[in-house]
Amino acid sequence: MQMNPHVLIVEDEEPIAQLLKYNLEKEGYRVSVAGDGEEALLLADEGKPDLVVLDWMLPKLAGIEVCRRLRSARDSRNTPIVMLTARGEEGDRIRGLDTGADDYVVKPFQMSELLARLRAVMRRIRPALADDKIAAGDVTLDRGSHRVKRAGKDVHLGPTEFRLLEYLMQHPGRVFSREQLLDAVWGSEVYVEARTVDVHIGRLRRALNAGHDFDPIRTVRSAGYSFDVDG
Amino acid sequence: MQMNPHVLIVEDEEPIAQLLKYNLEKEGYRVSVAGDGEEALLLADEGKPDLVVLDWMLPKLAGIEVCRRLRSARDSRNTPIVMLTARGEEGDRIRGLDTGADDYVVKPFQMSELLARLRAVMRRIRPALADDKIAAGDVTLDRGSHRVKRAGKDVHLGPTEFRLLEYLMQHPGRVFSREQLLDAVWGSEVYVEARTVDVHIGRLRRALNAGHDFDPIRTVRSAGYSFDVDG
DNA sequence: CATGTCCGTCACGATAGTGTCACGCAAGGC
DNA sequence: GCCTTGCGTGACACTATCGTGACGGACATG
Repeated sequence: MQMNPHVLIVEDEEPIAQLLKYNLEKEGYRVSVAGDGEEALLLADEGKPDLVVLDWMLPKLAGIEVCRRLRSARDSRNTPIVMLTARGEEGDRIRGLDTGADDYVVKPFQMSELLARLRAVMRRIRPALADDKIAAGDVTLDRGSHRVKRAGKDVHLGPTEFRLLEYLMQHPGRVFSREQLLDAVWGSEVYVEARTVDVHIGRLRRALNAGHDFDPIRTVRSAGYSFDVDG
Repeated sequence: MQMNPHVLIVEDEEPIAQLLKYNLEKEGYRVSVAGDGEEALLLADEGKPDLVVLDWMLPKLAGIEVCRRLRSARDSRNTPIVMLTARGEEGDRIRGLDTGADDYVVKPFQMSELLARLRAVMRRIRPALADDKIAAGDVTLDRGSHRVKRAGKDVHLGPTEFRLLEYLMQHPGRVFSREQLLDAVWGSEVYVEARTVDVHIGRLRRALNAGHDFDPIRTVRSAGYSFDVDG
């Protein structure tokens, strides 16, 4: 189940936007186009793009602003951003990278260079997209079919447990605090008790470890939880 | 996030300042508070904060001015700045980002959002502080996975022992007094007996040296302790 | 409406971790 | 050698943190 990556183009100059759209579609991407910053945020929110190509000079909402909002906590997917800047805007470029852009291309650009850059960013930031699945140890999580398996057998998880496991498995071994998990899984705008994380971890464990004796979820006292592939 | 980053809050409204202080400390930051711009520059100079939270509306010295001076040559550390602005001050916001602020949060804000933003800025600007491993001799300490190994084998440490070792390993060979260690590991706001450090050093030694004959922790009589990589 | 699923919160018990003390040994100074 | 001071550590009471069963509410489904 390999869906073509979805690219959002944010560019106010119509000819350039169309050129990009044409070439990217030929390359196999699904493409949306936004003409200004507000539209960009709207489309990003509902389209869940896998990658954003962002022009730096925009009407209504500056590129940096779009970049920052895309990067805000609601975007737990950490969508990679490639910005387009005009020659000589060194300061903007650096600020862009600081704000969370992943790469930039200087206008005017060779289409082939842009495509190469996009491929590179995709590979670097979301290797997971190449295959829709994450696997660690004997646990497999499939984003496409929304399924989790342990040792080949289906495991039923609630939506929150699924996202929790997904987030933990994205960085195996890494310990996340309850606050980090709340931010990433629940979102920064809702307030829930930190201990709620514990309860969901418990439910996740019960579902995941039924019939197994190794628990891949590690508790680190007064620090948080992590997903470990073993020992 | 454990070798607690130091945050300087510049905010003239006392209740907000206290709220911030409380939450940031709970999050594990060390916190200083400045009530106006002049105090801010003073504290920034002597406290060497890792991050500054800067209110835009200040008595005596406007936020933008503080921002500019923090950014001037004296601050070679390029300390990241997050500014707090009131809703609708778009112009200020942009000028702030131009002046060198790294991000902003609009008042009123959700605490969780601010915390997330601070974490993001820290990650972006100083990955070394938030992440990575320290190694010295045959001991490795990994902040990300919260693990300590001696000669490749896992060593289990309590939270305090972990932070203690982390602090010592950051400056191998350097001797820290009990007071310094209390300040850095326990925090300046709690009062505990200086001898408590001894007990934790003992526990740390027992865990770290099990099955080894070289003790990397050196006692310097009437001075303190240090982590030494070799005899 | 009845039923089922999932969620967030609470309360309780278990246990790992913490701070302090006291005792005895070790390290110097003289 | 003797005395003073500093350090190591077992013991212990206390606390913080974690796991989990229970419960009521939200929401969807039939």
